[in-house]
Amino acid sequence: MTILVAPKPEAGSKPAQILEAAGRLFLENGYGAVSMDAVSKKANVSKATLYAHFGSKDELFRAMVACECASSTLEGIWDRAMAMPAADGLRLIGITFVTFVLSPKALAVHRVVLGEAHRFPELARAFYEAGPALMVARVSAYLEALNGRGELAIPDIDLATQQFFGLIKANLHMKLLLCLTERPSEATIQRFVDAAVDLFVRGYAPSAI
Amino acid sequence: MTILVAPKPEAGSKPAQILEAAGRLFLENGYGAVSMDAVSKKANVSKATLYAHFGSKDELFRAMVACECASSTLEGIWDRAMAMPAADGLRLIGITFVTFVLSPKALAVHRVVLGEAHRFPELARAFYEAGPALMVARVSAYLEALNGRGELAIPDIDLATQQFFGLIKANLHMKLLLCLTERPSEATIQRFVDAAVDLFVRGYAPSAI
DNA sequence: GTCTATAAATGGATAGAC
DNA sequence: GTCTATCCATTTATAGAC
Repeated sequence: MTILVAPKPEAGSKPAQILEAAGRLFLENGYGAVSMDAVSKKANVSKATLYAHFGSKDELFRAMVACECASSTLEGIWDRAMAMPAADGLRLIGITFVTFVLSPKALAVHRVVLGEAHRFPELARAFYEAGPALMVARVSAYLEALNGRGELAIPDIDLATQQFFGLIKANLHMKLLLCLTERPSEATIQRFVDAAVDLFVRGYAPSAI
Repeated sequence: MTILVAPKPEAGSKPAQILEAAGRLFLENGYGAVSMDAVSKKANVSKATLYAHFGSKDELFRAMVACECASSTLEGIWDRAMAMPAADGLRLIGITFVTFVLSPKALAVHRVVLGEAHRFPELARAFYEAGPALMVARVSAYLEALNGRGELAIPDIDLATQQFFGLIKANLHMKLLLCLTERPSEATIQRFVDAAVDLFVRGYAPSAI
């Protein structure tokens, strides 16, 4: 499996200019609707230069996705969450995750990778490994810890992790992927996360078994 | 708002041939990767004929999505669910919904609409209205009924509906949209739905308040 | 490495005969 | 309505000078 590395060339260099232009255009318009001409113009670079750095449109697309995936595992929150009571930790994780995943950039990456998943299956896989899979692993570990501390009683950690993500994304994610609604306010996100955590904690409370 | 009508021309006619070919190609390869040439060839029709029926590639794409949306609200299950105890009804709805939404066709439509949501925003909206929105409305009504019967105690029906869909789709939907895994077995679907319904019913049990 | 200019192919869309 | 043949713009990709 191809590992998705984010090369991130030094800022200001031609490759960086090109990748940034490609990012804006591809993420805004999708793979098919963007020409190499458009990229070269947006990057203030000739097409020959473009092809000197990226051998083809496919390659540029892949590189751009890899670059945009520069994985935000949202470091920092895990230790903080671990130090809190279960519900508070879950809320922290939920808010952080939802805020990230509903950001315009994350949505755009999702959209373009989903839209081209047929044609770039390895890219879809690499994207998943570089992003969602990491989050899943972190949350699984966290839930395991809550189990260990006796705060929750989860029989199937894997399944519960997926449920947690499903709960906090609810329909918001899909609606935003479809461009059906503006980005929700902080208050709305808070409401969804609170409700999700309530349900989750109530459902997996040790006493509930 | 444009209503998404599914004209479905009489089987065997040229328009039907064209729409079928367009469906296969667009759903398999995405909008950008399919040429009108390819569609005409697959449909065994000349390009002129194609353009006689569908004025442009955009129009053909729209028509094809409309046709594929020929809305499956999964009639029939609602009355049956209504006659069951809450958990059984939810399981029936869950299984039916997940089986439908994880079908190759539904996934392909999702993928292509998502991928082109930027360029065809009205199409994305029409798709949502013709499919997901109807399901949401049905489930909301069902949950309301459960509330009325005293089997559940749901404070915010709208939110709970979204939670229910999020729970049963969990990560499966996203993974399949990304072509990361084969279609899950009946048993797997059953497992996910059972777990979702358990959590949901436990969380919204009247006694739990 | 970078540019200008261009090759070679393919794309969407149409003209005109039947 | 349907076909064959074709137009013209655009696309990916490259050649050759600096």
